[in-house]
Amino acid sequence: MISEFSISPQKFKGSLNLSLTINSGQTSQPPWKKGNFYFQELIMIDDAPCLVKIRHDDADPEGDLEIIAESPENMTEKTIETSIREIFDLDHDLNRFYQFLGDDPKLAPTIDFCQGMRLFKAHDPFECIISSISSANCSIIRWTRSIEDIKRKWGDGYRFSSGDFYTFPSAEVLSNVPEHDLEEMQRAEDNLPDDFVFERNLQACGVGYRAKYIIKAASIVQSEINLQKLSKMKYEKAVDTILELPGVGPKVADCILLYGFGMGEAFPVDVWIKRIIEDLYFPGEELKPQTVREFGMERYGKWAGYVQLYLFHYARKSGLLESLRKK
DNA sequence: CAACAGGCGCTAG
DNA sequence: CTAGCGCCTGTT
Repeated sequence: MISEFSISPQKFKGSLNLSLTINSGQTSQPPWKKGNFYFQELIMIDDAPCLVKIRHDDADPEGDLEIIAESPENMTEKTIETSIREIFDLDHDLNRFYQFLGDDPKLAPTIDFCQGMRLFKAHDPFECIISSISSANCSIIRWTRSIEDIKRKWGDGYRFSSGDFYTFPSAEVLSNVPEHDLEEMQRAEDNLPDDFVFERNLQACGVGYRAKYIIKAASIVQSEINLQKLSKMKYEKAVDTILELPGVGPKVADCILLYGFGMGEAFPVDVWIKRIIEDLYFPGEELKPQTVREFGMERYGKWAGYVQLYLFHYARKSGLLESLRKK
């Protein structure tokens, strides 16, 4: 089944900068792959695989969001559109958010740098959990490659005319993966050539010491945490639940709840957000990360997650980030 | 080559 | 409770 349709910008509130949204380094998932003018990714819709190709002229606010979807199963445009609206947060009213930003002199300058940027939400919450754990103490490019490696090695592959795509493996599959070369060697048959390269283990994906956290977290998600229930919890309770996972501290927990479960009141605080908030609101002072988190949640309320996204991108593009390096 | 960035787990105080 | 170290990979 191939379906082709478009979503008019009148059908979502405010602007959209699709490439900025996809490439802004949010820990929900790696950026979608660009090919032939379309960003593409394989997503599961009602348990069926669907390759979604999406395209938008970011310079033209009147331009439609164009979509082509390919699936071995039959599915309606409506269900596909619902998934896309969710992933690119199209039902979020950016105009109202910009009013909110405009009312805070510290935040108003972010608007021009971030026009049309939206949350890039996870199509697979479990992938988001592992992405976020992998991102801790790690560069964007590094964790992105790790997640792509994991998908290629243990996900289900599907072949489309535009290439091969892989799902993210289930918690059950990932919890049974070898941690490092030695473990893979021990599990392997004896009759391997001397120069055999062991690479079907998690550390070979470049996740380093996080490999054991990832395997344990996968095991706990599989046996003890119901992700459906988690998405319906109040934020505070959801934080306590997700913090039980190894490799998940305050910052990673907030990323998971923001990008993976759409809890907009989460305010993930990394060293950069900490420095930015200190610089803007408490010049000369040093705050604890927890204090910054409370400040952000209190001051920004339901917009906190978006403010975090906008502040970071603004700081990066305006040169503020560079000036905050090494203080 | 060495020094350092990055968030979390762990231990010592 | 908090301060401070080590983890792994990549950059300077």
